[in-house]
Amino acid sequence: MRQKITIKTIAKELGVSTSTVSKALKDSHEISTETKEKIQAYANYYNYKPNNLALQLRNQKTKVIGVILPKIVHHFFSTVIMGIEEGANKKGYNIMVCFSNESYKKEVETLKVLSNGSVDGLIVSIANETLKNKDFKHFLDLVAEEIPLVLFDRVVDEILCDKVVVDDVGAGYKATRHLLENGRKKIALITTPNHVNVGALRRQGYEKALIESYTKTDEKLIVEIDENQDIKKQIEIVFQQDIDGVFAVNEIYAANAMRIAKEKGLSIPEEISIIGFTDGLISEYSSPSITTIAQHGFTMGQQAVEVLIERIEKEAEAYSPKKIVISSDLKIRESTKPSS
Amino acid sequence: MRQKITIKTIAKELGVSTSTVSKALKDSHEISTETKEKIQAYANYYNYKPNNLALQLRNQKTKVIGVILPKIVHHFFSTVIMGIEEGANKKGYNIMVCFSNESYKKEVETLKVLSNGSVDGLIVSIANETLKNKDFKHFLDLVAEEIPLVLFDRVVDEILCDKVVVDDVGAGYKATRHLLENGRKKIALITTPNHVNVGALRRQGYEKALIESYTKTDEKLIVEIDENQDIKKQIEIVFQQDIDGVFAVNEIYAANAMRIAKEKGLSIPEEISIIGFTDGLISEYSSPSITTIAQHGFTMGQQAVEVLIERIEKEAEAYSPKKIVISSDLKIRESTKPSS
DNA sequence: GAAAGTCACGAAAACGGTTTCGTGTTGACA
DNA sequence: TGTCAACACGAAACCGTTTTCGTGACTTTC
Repeated sequence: MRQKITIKTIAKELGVSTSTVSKALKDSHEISTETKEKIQAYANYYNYKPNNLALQLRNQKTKVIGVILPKIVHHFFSTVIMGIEEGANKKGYNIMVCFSNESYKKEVETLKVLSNGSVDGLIVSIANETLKNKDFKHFLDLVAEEIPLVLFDRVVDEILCDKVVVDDVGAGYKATRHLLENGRKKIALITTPNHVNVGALRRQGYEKALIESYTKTDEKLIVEIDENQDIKKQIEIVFQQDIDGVFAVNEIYAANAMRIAKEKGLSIPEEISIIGFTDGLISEYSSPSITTIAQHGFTMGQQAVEVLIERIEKEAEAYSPKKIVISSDLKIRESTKPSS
Repeated sequence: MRQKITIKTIAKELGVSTSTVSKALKDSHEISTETKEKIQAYANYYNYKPNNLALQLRNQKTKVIGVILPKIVHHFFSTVIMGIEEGANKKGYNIMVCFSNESYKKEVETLKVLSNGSVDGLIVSIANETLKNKDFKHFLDLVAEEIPLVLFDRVVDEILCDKVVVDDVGAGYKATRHLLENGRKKIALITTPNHVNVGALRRQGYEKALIESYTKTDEKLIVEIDENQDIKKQIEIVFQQDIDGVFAVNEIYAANAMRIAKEKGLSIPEEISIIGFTDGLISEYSSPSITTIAQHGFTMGQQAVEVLIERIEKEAEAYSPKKIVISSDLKIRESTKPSS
């Protein structure tokens, strides 16, 4: 990079002190109009830009928000990022995005790097592996250091900080109710292993809806997907049962279920209804299009960044972590409809 | 944030100088074992972490790479980010991601903010609006300041810097050839307005393939999508022609075309073949699944970050911008097959 | 026993800004 | 003519770290 122009060089070149230059560039009344004009003209001509690092060091704040996501090639997380970015930008912040790739180790490392003063606060969705390990020391350390932290979607109670989540139980309930109301009797649940708490919560909603309708929950109708294995093969197993409804906790699972149903010659939604989660492009463009629970990722991102910045800017004060619950919506499309 | 522990506080507390502390923490031979142990124990106990900002200021480098994308809820850009992040991480860099949202104004602003010393270099894909305006001053300024810059996918010749692109002409050619070889005669092209150069290039490939097969290109078979209007409606127009093949320059257009074809009762791929671009989830999960040109976004991201870091780390030297062309692959799925 | 060499540490500058607190020169006023 | 305020600017500290260059005390060497 070429020799950058600094306040010092301007000062030397114009035979004034750095304080004068600094003040002149801020249009301070302390400096005579004449001097100000001279300095400003010079700075302008040479395209002077104040060095951000110096300012950050002096002000002890970076105006940067760190974001750590488990993955990104996923409609939900993409939209959350958009929401975070928009909200941050509006308040003059930038975002620094990192990925844990669902790995505990990478999460720990990334957290360490970012908490060295590079960011004013963090927004995180916890990695799968971490949820499985139940090892949250790195987060607890962060909280102890009083670095502003907001968790979203994948959160745990052990960590005392602000949280933004969807009403997963309610959403699971809503989805299952919808299928029941369409007259479905044998509804399969395609979910994550139980340590992924969003999966567990949606399952609770599913079970609640079934119990309410006096239907027994049947373990044989539930598949917990191991993402390291072939997803489709795992789902195929549940299709050996005589099911007429599928509730999948994300759109990939839903799309796979739909493909299997088609291969089996089941007509959708006449013989089998399918409902997914995450209102992404797959659900929208598949045929038939898939009914889903819209998670409103954009809103989640906005909310998360809003509470984070609030925490950053009016620190101190009595701290009582907030939990914001975003309501989810049922978006009815072609893959479900009354069977009667 | 709580009072952070610094080298200064350690020095004061232990009655030594800051230089001693700094050296002790780096295990310098200049410091006696006794003192080192004392200092290290103290630092460890209080969980001392060096302040990144101070280091960045001192070293005049941030180990951060700025990334500006037009949008993110798009499979291709998501995968590029992944590639960039992975490559950056491997070399000890972090990435700071921003979005222009296809807006010229936001692109200019973001570029300004990031070039104030917050990043060591930039990876950018140009916003639509900028391409339309043909106003690249903000990029030229960057180049003049000798801030390392790599453009990818949406690039322009005017800006002298490293570039990473797919062989768009070749890809368009490949896609069209594939349709022709399947015996298709009237192939529609669904593309972007011509100022989006990737669209224009893919069109060239399309035209080249047609000419080679002695087929006249017919303007009536080409639709340039205005993304501010209803996409599906615009595509429907071309279906008034008696087409038997569709080449769409991205997967959204392809998915829309497929939906229209189905609505018209055309069987795919028997009566009409469809081929898309970007090997995303839509193409994979739609039914029939869509044949596409895989752009290898991950590889593009990796390559981009690799040349950028090279540029950053061995600066000076004679500078001759590179252009890296990533070859694209045809991924044949259910939406195309021989019609004969 | 003086010169030279280690050892263990500190002072100070540097990175690029901002900001507080002088301070020398005016001019006005009593 | 002495006092004081206003004006226009500079010196220096500060943010947190690294690094060069001393330097005093002690040991070794001839």
